[in-house]
Amino acid sequence: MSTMHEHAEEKDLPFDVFARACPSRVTLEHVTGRWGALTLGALHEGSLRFNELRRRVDGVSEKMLSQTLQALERDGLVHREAQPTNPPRVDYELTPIGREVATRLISLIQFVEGRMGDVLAARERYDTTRGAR
Amino acid sequence: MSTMHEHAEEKDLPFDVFARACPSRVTLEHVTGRWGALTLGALHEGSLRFNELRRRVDGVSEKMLSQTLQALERDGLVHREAQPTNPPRVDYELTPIGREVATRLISLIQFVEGRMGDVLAARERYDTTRGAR
DNA sequence: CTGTATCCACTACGATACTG
DNA sequence: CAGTATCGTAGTGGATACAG
Repeated sequence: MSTMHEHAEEKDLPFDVFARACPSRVTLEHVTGRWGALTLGALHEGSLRFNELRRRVDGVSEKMLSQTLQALERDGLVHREAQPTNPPRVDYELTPIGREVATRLISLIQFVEGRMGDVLAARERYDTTRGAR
Repeated sequence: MSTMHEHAEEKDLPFDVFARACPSRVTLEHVTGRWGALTLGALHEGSLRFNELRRRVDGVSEKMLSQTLQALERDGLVHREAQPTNPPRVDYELTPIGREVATRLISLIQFVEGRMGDVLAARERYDTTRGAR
């Protein structure tokens, strides 16, 4: 192994999210961010228009959805298809890379959803045993 | 299929992150949050002490690491083992559920790291074609 | 319909100092 | 070492109005 760090099975990739200045950390934040994760998750089911997304991602504001989509498009994870019609129609869909990211995200999301019973139980235990804190 | 929504392969789970008020969304945010994801990722390599984590998760402040760990412990994803010695020694490690979450997170992180070349290229293209914007 | 622009509240976060 | 407490700031994010 030609690596100089002490962490076990680590590839010698040029990008490391654990490093403060690594650009991959920024992209990871776009992907896992509050609205990024839900947006990618929604688009995993298929192409959607702006307001369809807005309804699907319950609670997102126009501004944040717009910002989120721009960041994801810039990172090459989402493709924006604008039709020059009137009224305008814009469809968003995942790129091939975006689809792979979304697949992994969905796996995480569904696992968390499936274990919420345990999580809620753990919280009760925590709050009870530690009382007021 | 006994489902009444229009989304394809969806299980009839009681929890749905896409719903604004669902507690699973809060947990997902703990997990995918800026420091939550990196903390779980670091712990996936093995048990770590507070300051070891602090060094591994480059850039995290004491305060944020402390908050992050408390949230993850409360959700039952991280176990905190405090030794009543002097000086104190506290080890953090993943719970079984935490380990499964971290595995999925790692898969996402490594994929993103591996595709940063494409991401960076996509950004260049975006910034060039849209010029100043 | 698909956004952008503006304003404002809140809170997440970092720096620092301090405690057990 | 392992945190907690306090404070100040910068940015997140919502509401609203408006533009193409």
